[in-house]
Amino acid sequence: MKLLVIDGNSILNRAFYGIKLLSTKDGRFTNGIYGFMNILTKLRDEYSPEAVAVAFDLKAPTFRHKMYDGYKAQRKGMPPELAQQMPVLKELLTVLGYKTVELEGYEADDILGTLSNACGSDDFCYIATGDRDSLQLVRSNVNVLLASTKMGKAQTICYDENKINEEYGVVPKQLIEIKALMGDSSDNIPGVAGVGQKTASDLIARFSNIDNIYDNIETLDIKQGTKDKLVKDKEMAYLSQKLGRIFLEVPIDKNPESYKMIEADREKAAKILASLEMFGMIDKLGLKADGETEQKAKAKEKSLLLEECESFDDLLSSIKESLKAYFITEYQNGEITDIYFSSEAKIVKVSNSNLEFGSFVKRLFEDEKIEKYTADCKELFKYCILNNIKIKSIKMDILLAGYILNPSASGYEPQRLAQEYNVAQVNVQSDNELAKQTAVLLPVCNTFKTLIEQNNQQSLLHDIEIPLAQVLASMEIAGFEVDEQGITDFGNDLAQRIAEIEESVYEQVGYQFNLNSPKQLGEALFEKLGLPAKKKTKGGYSTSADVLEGLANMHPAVADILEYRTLAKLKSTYCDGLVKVIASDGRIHSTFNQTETRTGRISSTEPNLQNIPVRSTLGRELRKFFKASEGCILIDADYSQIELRVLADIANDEVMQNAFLNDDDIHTITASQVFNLPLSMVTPLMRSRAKAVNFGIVYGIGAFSLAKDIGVTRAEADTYIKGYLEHYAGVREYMDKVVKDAKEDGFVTTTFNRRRYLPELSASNGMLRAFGERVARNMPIQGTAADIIKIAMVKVFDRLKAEGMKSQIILQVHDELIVEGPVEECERASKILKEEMENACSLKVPMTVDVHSDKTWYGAKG
DNA sequence: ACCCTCACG
DNA sequence: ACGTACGTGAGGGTC
Repeated sequence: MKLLVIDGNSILNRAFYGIKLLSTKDGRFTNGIYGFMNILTKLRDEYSPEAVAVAFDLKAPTFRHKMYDGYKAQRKGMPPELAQQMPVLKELLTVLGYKTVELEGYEADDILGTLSNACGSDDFCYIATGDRDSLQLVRSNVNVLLASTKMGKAQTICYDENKINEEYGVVPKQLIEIKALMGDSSDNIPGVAGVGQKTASDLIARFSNIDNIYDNIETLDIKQGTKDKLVKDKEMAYLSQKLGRIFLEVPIDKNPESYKMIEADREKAAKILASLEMFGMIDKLGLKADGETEQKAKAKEKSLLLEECESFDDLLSSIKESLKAYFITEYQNGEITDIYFSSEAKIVKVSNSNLEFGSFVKRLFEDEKIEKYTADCKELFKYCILNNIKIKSIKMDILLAGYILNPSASGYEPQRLAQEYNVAQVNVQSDNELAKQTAVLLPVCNTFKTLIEQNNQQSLLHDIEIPLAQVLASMEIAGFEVDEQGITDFGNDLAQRIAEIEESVYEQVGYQFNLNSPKQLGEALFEKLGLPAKKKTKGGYSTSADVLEGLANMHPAVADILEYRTLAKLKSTYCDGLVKVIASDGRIHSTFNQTETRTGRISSTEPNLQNIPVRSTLGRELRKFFKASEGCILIDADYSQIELRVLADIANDEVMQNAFLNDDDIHTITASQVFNLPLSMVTPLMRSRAKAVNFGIVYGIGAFSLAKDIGVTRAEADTYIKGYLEHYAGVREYMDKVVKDAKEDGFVTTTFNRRRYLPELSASNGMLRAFGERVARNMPIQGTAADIIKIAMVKVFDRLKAEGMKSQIILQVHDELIVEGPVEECERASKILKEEMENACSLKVPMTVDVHSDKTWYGAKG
C-alpha cells in the first residue's frame, strides 16, 4: 500500500504565505486553499498514492504543553484570513474523498509519525510537510516530501535516508538528538544555551546521542567551554529531547487500508470550489463531467463542430440573418491568417486562402448593421487601419470588458474569463486552441453585457475603452520618429565619460569590481572604504541614490558613483535600448497596453515611451532626438495639475476649488494654508514643501514618508499634514469617506465608474490593510484623471479625422498628448488639442491645458 | 525568476 | 517592533 500522509497545517501555511492574498468578490479569502489544492494535486500526480491521510493540529494544548509550560509559548496563532479557510479546506478534502485526521492533545506531527510508523515492509509512506521536524521519521520505506517556496516557486524535495545523511551527516533518528542540544527557537524549545546547529551536529555525528555524551562527559574529547555548557543545561537537553521527539502511538486508526481514497462527491466538491470562485480548479480536478450546475448541464449538450468555411457568401448571408458576428481573429505579420466565427451551433474557420478573403472581410467589417462581438479589438483596429477598412459597430470586446469588470485580474483570455465568471462551458470537437477560445465567446459576451450594465459601466466600455482602442492602434502604427545617429553619438559620448569615471572609482577604491552590481558596490563602499551603512535591503547594503547622496561628502568616490549610475542608465536603457527598437521606417513603434494597470492608465512597452528622461538636464537632452518628420511639427499638450483638480472635484472641497477657479498657484495657496500665512509671505521653500504635501495627499500620505521626502522631522511633517487637512476640510472628509465606503463595498470607483476591488482592506495584517487604504484614496483620483485623458484622446482623434487633417496623436504620457502633423496644420491642431482636452468633461473646476509646438519633443515640452 | 535601481506621471 | 506614498517598465546582477 502506498500511503501519502500530509501535514495539513504546515502545507496550508506554506500555501497561504507562498501566494498573495486572494479573495472572492464578497471578501472570503481563498489563497491558502488554492495553494493547498495545487500542492495536493501535484503530489497525487507525482506519487500516485493509493491512500491519503491529511493530519491537522487542533487548538487545544498537547501533551507537550503539559510537559513544558513554555512550549510554543511565543508562537502566534494563525491570522484570521487563514483560520477562516481551515474549515472550508477540511470540508473540501472530505467531499473529495480524502480522510482527515486530528486528535485533541496531539500535533499533526505525531499523527504523521504514528501513521508512518504503522507502515509495514509491504507499505511505502510519503510524508508531505513544510516542517523539517518530520525528517526524523524517515526510514527505508518512509520518505519525507519537504515543501518549500525557494525562489518564489513552490517545490517539494524528497528526503530519504541518504539525502539526510548527505545534508546532516547523521541518521534520521539522530536529528532528535541534535534538536535536544540546539533547541528550536520557533517552538520555544530551549536546548543547551550557547550550542547551535553547528556544534550540535558535530557532537551527535561524533557521539551518536546525548546519552553517550552525558554518560561519558568527563572523558570525552570536547572543548571545556562546550562541556560546561552541556553540563549546565543537561536537564534542558533531556526535556528538549522529549519535546522534539515525535510521538508514534497516537490512538487513531493505524491501518493504512483505512485511508484509501473513496469516491468523491463531485457535485458537492464542484459546488464548494465554485463558491470559492476557483473554476480552474474544478477543471483541474476533473469535476466537470457530472458536477455541473444546471446552467452548465444545459451547456454540456453543446459540443460544437469546427468547420472550414466553404463559401464566403453563404457565411455572410447567414451572419446577416442574425446581424451578429462573434469572432476571434488570428494574425501573422499584420495580416489575418484565420477568423473563427462562433454561433450557437458551430465554429466556422475562415482562412485567408484566396483573393476573395479581403473583400469578404471588408464587406463584413464595414457593414454597420452587423454587430461585432470579439476579443482584442485594438489588434482588429490595427488591421483595419492598415487595410483601409472602416470597421463599424463593435458591440463587445471581452478583453476590454474583462478589464473594466476587474482591472486586477491576471489575464483576459476568453477561456479564462469563461471560467472566472462561471459562464457555461462550450466544448469544441477539436484541439484547435483558437477554436476553443472562440467557443466561449458568445456566452461570455452575454454574461458581460449584463455585468457591465449592472455596474453601470456601459459608457466606460462603449464611449471610452472601445473607441480608445482605435486611437491606440493608430498611435502604434504611427510611431515616433527618432534621430538614430543623434542617439548613437550621444551614447558614445556617454560611454567615454562612463569609462573615465569607472577608472577613477577603481583607483579610489583600490581594486576593480563590477560597478553595476549593488552587492559588489556595497562591499566596496561599506567594507573596503568603511563608509557608514545606513539602510539595508534584503540582499545586503542599500546603495540607492538617496543613501549615496547622504555619503557624498564623506568620500569623493561617492559622487563619481552617482554620476556613473546616471550615465549608465541613460546609456543602457535609453541610448542602446532605444536604438535597438528603431524600425525600418526610422520610427519607434511602442505597444500601448490598455488592460495592464489597476487604475485605468495605459502603459507603454517595447519600448516604454512614457518614461523618457525629462527631470535632469542631461537626460532631457535625449528628447532632442525625438522629432517630427520632414515638413511636420510636434505639438505637446499637457494638463496642468490634473490630479489635484480631480481631487478638488471629487472631494468637493470648496477651498481647493476656489484656488483653481481663481487660477491661483495651487502649491502657493496650499503653503499659505498649511503655514497659516498670507500669500505674499510664502517662501520658495514653503511652496516646495507644500507641493510635496499635495503629492503626498494624492498618494494617501504618511508623515514618515513625507518627512523623508522633504527632509524634515516626522513631527514637522505631521504638522504639515494636520494643517493641510484642517484647511482642506473637504479633502479630509473625502479621504475618510472613500476608505469607509470601500470597506463596505469591497471596491472603489472613478467618476466614470471604473472599479478597483480591494480585498486588502479586510486583511488583518496592518501593513497590507494600510496599503489598501492608501490605494482606496489614490485610485479614484489617478483613475479619474486617466479616464479624462482617454476621453480627450478619443475626442481629439475624432476631431482630427472629421476635419480631414493629417495631424495625428502619436504618444500619451498620462497627462500629456503628443501630436505630429504638417507644419501648416500646427495652429489648427493646437487649438483642437486645447479645446478637446479642456472640455473632455466638466468638473467643478476648470481643466487647463498648456500647448507648445516645436520640431523636437525637447522643444515642444514647454 | 527575483532583486535592486532608476526613468517617468 | 516594524515599515512606511500611488501607478508603471527596463536593464543588469544574482541565484
